[in-house]
Amino acid sequence: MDQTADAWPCESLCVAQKTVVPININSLRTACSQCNLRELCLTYGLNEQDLEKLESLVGSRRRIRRGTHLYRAGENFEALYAIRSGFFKTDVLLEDGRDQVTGFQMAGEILGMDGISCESHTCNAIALEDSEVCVIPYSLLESLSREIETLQHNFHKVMSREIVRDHGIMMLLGSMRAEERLSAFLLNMSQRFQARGYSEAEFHLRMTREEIGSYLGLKLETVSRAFSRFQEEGLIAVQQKHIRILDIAGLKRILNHQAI
Amino acid sequence: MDQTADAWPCESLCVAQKTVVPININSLRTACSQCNLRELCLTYGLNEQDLEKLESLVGSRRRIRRGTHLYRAGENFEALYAIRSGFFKTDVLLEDGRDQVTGFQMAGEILGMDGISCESHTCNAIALEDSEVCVIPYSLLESLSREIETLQHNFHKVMSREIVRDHGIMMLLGSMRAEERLSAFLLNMSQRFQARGYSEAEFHLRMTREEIGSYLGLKLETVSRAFSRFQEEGLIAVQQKHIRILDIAGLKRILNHQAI
DNA sequence: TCGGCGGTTTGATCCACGTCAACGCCTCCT
DNA sequence: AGGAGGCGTTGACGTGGATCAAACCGCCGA
Repeated sequence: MDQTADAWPCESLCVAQKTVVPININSLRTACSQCNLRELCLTYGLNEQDLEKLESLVGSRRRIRRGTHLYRAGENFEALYAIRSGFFKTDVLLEDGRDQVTGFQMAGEILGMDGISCESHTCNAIALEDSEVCVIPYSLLESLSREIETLQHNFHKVMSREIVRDHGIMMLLGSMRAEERLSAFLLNMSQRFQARGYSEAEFHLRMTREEIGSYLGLKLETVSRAFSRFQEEGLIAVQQKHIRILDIAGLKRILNHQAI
Repeated sequence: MDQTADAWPCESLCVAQKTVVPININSLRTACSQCNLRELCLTYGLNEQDLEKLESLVGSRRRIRRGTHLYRAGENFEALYAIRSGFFKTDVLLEDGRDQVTGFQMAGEILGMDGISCESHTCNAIALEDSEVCVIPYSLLESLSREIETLQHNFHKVMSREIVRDHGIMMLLGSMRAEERLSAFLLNMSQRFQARGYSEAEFHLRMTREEIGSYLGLKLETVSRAFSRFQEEGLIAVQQKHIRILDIAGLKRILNHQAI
C-alpha cells in the first residue's frame, strides 16, 4: 500500500515518505488478484491464498452515473466501497444549507469509513464522472480481517491514513492563505494522478471551481482568481478544467515559503 | 461506547444521536474491568472473560506531566494511549513554524491513531495538565482484536469516530464565522464534560486562547473578542479559563442560525 | 445556426478578521 | 512578599478574501 498515495504535500505531516511507484491502470479485470489497483487497495501484500478468500468478500460491483449518489448521509451503513474507476466527492451538509466538501476520491481509494461509528453514513458520496466501485460488505470485512492479519493491518492503515489526511486539511483550512491552499491542492492532485500512472504535470479536474472552493474553504471567485494569478506567474496553464503544471517547484515554494 | 461522546454539535453530522449517560468518574482503579471510563473506552460491551484478556493487553501506565509530550511527530509508532485522567492537545507543525492544533482530548479518549498509517507519529501529543494514560501496545491490540470481535468492532468505531469528528472540524474551519466556531467549540466541550459526569454548564478550560484559536483557525485576539461578545450578550460568563454557560440554547442558535 | 445555460472570469466594493500596540491581571518563581 | 513574564483584554487600523455584479465562454439541444 503506497503511503504517499493520498498524502498532503506537507512533508512534516508524514515524515517517512517513500518514492511513488506508478502502476499500470490500463487493463482492468474482475478479481482482486487481477486488479491493477491492488497496490493502492486493501489487498496490498496479500498472498495468493488470502487473495482468493478476499475475492469472495468483494461481493458485487456497482456503477454510479455521474452526478448521482453512491450513498447519502443518514443512510444505513452496510459496506465500504473501493473505487475501481471514476472520481467522487464527499460532502457534509448543515441544516441551513451550507455544505462542505470533505474530500475528492479516485481509483483505488476506499469510501464509506465515516459510516462505521454511527452505523449510518454521515456524509454524501457523489460521483463526479461515471464510476465503478467494488462493494465490500462491512461485516464480512470484519470477519475476514480476523482471519487475515495482513488484511486487518491494511484496513487499519487505510483508516489511519484518512485521519492523517484530514489533519492535513485542517492545517490547510486553519492556517494557510488562499494561494497556499490552491497550491497544496494542485500538488496533491498531481501526486495522486502520478501514483496512478497518469501525468503528474497535466490533468483534467473533474470538479467545479465551487467544489474546489468548498473543499479549500474559499469562494469560487477566489479560486478562479488564484488560478489566474498562478497562470500570470507562469506556474501553471489553465484552460477551464484542464490543468498543466509548468513549475512544480514554484508551487512548492508557495506552499512552504509562507509567501509573506 | 457512547456515540455522542466526542460528536460535534452539528446534528446533521451524526444523525443517530443517543442521549448522553453521565458516568461516575470518582474512584479510578487499576484494571479495565474496574475502570469507570469503560463505557467511553475500547472496552465497551466486553464480557468478563474478554475483559480479563484485555487487561493483559494494557501493559503499563504512563504519567505525563503538564507541558510535556506523550509523543512527538516523527517518533516510532508502537502503542495507542487511552487517557485515564488529564487533558491533552495534539498538533501538527509546518517547517515554517506555523502549527495547527488538531484536537483536545480528555479522559476515556484514545490517542495515537495517526501513527498507524506511517508506522510513525504524524503529530505531537502534549499534556495540558498532569495526566495519566494506559499504554496499549499496538501489535497486541491487533492480535487481540482478531480474537475478540467486540474489541475489534469498538476499535473500528473509535477510528471512524475520529474521522467523523475531523469532518466536523473541516466543516467548521471551511464555512463558519468566528462566533459560530467558538459556539461550536463551547457546546462540544460542554457535552464532553457532561458525558464524563461533570457539569455541562460550568467548567475550566485547560488551553490558552492561542490554542483555542489555532484549533478554530482564528487568532487569539478574535477568540478573546468573541468570548467578550458572548458575555455581553449574556450567553456565558467568562473569567479567564473558567467558563459558565448561561444560555445553551442561545449558543445553539448562533451555531445553527447562520446568524447573518 | 441560434439561443439558453451552467460554469468561469474579472472588476468594484465591503467587511470580518488579522495585525499591531498598549495595558492589566494571574501565576509562578525566588 | 515582590517581581517577572505569560496570558488575556481592548482599541485602532489594515487587508485578504467575500460579496455583488456584469460579461464571457463552451456546450448542448432545438
